[in-house]
Amino acid sequence: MKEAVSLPDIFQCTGKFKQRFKHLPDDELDILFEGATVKEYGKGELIYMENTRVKGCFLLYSGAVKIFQTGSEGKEQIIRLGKEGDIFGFRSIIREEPTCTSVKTLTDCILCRIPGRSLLQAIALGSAIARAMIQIACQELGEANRYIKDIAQKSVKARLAEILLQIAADFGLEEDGTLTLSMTREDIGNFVGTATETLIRLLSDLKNERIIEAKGRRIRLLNIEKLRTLSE
Amino acid sequence: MKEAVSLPDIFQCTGKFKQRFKHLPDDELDILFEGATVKEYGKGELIYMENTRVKGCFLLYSGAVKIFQTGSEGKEQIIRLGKEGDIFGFRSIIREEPTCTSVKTLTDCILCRIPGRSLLQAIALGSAIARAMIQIACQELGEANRYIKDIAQKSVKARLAEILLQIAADFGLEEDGTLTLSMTREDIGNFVGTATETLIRLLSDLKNERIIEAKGRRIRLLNIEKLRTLSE
DNA sequence: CGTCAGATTGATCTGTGTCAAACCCAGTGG
DNA sequence: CCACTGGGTTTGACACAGATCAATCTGACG
Repeated sequence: MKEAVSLPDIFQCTGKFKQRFKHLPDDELDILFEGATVKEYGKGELIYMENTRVKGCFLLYSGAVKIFQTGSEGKEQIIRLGKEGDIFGFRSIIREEPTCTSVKTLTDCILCRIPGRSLLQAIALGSAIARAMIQIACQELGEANRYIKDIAQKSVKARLAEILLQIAADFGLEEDGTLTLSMTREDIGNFVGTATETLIRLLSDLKNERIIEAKGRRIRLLNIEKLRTLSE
Repeated sequence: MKEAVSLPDIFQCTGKFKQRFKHLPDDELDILFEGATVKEYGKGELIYMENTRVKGCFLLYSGAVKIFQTGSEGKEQIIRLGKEGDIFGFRSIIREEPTCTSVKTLTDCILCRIPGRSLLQAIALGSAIARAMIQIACQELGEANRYIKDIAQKSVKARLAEILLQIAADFGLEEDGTLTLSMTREDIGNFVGTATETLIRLLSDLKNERIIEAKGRRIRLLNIEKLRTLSE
């Protein structure tokens, strides 16, 4: 029973969504969240798998997820991380295609599942939701474009620096500069787009250069300025 | 005068747009193309530059363009090619941000420029145009995601094969299998994400393996099946 | 013809990937 | 309480794809 009590209700979920998009009228939100459900996921759980049909999309109420594609040899490429308030799975609904990414939780998460037909209806009826979705898609598109260039042109070390900064920006730092979100070396490697061993070596480099400190999963950023320079 | 006569009018441009999105009502299209202008561009002309403000977006009536980002050392990374009927520049308008890409013509082109406020108005008023824009953004997003994985995980040769197939699919082949669109080696390299010399060597490999034939800019696909296998 | 951008080839260097082995540490169960 | 286990991490040795630099070649075009 405790669990059930601790789960947020739909109203709280719409609130989370409104944090991003202030001006959404409540009646449109009601349509969007029609039939939505809230569910808790443990760390490491699969939310959906690429190349499958999903009947709904997801709003991340709390926690962190990785959104990735799996290469031919089974290697994951993390496309982006999802944080509180992020929405995903909508592309597949809107395009009426199978998903092109898989999503897995990196921490315990609370997710709100929005039925696909509610999303489509909200887009069809209300211009505010439609505009919000355009905004989201265009934002992701811009980020994806930048990431294509980075991965094609920057060194692995520069990308690592960039990603550390990005994780800090998206999920925050503790008072001492430690990244709040902890990931395995393998996941970081899959995000940066490099082999785990290479990633570890580069982390050691950064340690030796006193730019970061790392014991286990706890990575502490010591010199953000230098990281920024490196990421150029 | 000849030129002026040969340019298509707005009506023809809306027609081009409708080829992609059949069900758009004419009154909404009228709003979208309110104040639109048609212009001819020569080969190699810059349409807009990244990190600038544009006041309009563009519909490519005919020709081919490259959409790219410039890295720190001036190296271009081609994100995608634009073909007849493609629309670009809308991201910047919708997000009210500077552009994140540059666009240059690869051939002579005819472009229709749609004022930003017309685009925004069409999105605000009409759900059909808004839905079309969501579709476009989501499609590009899916392609960008796939490209991130490819560039991160596949070998340069596999990506080259993939891109040759993509150019064939997007711009067509002549009867003898020659790519209709011809690009410089440098551009192909910038699309694949590799150095020009490496690209040339890989093209030679493909020639030796009788998978393609290449004299100058004319690249002829001899064995599409093998290309497909390579691109995996 | 001369010129110049683009294409090609060769030689060399290096960043990353790969494979293998060892290590650390938290949790489990005897 | 401690050996045992196994996932994650680290280090080393090595191979190779691809970048870089330099030189030459080609062909279109004025």
